[in-house]
Amino acid sequence: MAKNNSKNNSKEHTRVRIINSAKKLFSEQGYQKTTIVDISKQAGLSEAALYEYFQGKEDLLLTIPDLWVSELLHDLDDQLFGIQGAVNKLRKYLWWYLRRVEQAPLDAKIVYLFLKTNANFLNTEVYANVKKLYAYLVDIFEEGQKNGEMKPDLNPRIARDIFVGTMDHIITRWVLKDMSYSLFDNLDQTFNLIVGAFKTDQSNSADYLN
Amino acid sequence: MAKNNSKNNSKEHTRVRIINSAKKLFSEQGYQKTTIVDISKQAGLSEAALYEYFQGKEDLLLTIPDLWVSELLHDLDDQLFGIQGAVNKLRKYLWWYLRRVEQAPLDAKIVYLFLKTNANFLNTEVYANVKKLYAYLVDIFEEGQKNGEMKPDLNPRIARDIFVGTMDHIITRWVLKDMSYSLFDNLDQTFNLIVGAFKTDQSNSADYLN
DNA sequence: TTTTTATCCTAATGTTATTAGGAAAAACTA
DNA sequence: TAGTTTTTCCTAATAACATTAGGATAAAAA
Repeated sequence: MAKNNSKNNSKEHTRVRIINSAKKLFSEQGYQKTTIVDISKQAGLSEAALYEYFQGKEDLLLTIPDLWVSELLHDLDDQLFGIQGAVNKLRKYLWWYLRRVEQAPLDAKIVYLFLKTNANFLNTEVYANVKKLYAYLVDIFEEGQKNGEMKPDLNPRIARDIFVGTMDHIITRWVLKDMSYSLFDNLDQTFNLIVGAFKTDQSNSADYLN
Repeated sequence: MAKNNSKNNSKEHTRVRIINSAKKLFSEQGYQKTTIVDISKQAGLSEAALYEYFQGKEDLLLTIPDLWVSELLHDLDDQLFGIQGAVNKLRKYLWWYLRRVEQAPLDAKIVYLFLKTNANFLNTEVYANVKKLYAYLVDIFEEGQKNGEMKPDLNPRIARDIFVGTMDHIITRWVLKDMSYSLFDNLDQTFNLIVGAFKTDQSNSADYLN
């Protein structure tokens, strides 16, 4: 049993080493310009050995976001637990997500630049999980409508599109510009502007008092 | 002279044929899965002949958005000419752009899925032109502030981010879902919601009367 | 110790982008 | 028009990679 464990650990360890090498190189040089030789050298292996761990280059590309996004999804529940009110939840959602992006910039770069272009993207686990991540927002907007924070005639899916669209736009630019500034610049203004559009006039004018 | 013209025309004609073949194949199969052999066959040429017209596969990829976006940029002036007021201009901008996307779905797909992932994207002419396209919006918001349509404390760059982010999000999803529905579904609601966040309270409540 | 299994390697193989070198055809010159 | 240059195109390399074959080494199991 102990031996079995250490075997699995070493196998797992090599796998992680390969993933980290790929992550680094993909995000530095792009998917196309990174070769299997590059990755295996970086990981201290021969190319052929790498194929014991992954089916190929594409499999390797898809594995990276898969791990990251599923971990995000798992964390999200925790993060929103106990927060009261739709606006507070939205705020937490945005700050949480951007912080996760800042903490894992390589993963984020791969997700935002290389994933969507992959022909299989729509059929991946990642895509399903990203959808779940965004579906949370629809729930939050609906909750806001029930408790009177959000306009009763707000279409939750449209609200989600605006929220996600803006968020993704900010992240994509950041990633393209090589993460050379803070993601949180002007975030308060942006958040207030967007959410202002969703809130009832009551809560909007109350907000003016701050 | 006449001969010279016909020569240029035939050269230009072949070039266009190659571009259209590449456009079709890239958007059908993706950039990576499309080979130079595919493209040259489709265009009725040998691979080697293609290299007389383009430096390579990447050059071909970048040429497609380059043509499309620079044509867009040229058209935009015309389209906004004579339209009075920031809100009306914004509306025209959005409807115009989405229509252009619908009319040139192959170009749009290439721009939205394959362009950003290219390592050289930031140094291309396309990127400069896309920036100009978006810079128009900043001007429109500033105009709206001057004439009182838009909130005086609105940050025009943030407004642009929200507008562009939402627009790009809608287009990206449409392109990923293989253009299987109309881009204009719910567009009115989306537009009103966004622009509602930017307008002064005065013009907001006036809007309610419609 | 022998056998099995996991991990890795060197050396193919096959696909694809790109180039070399030159033929065919068109355009130009005298 | 006959010769010359230029344009356009082709077949046949070359080179860069991804992926696979076949087997060596070493660890684990018997």
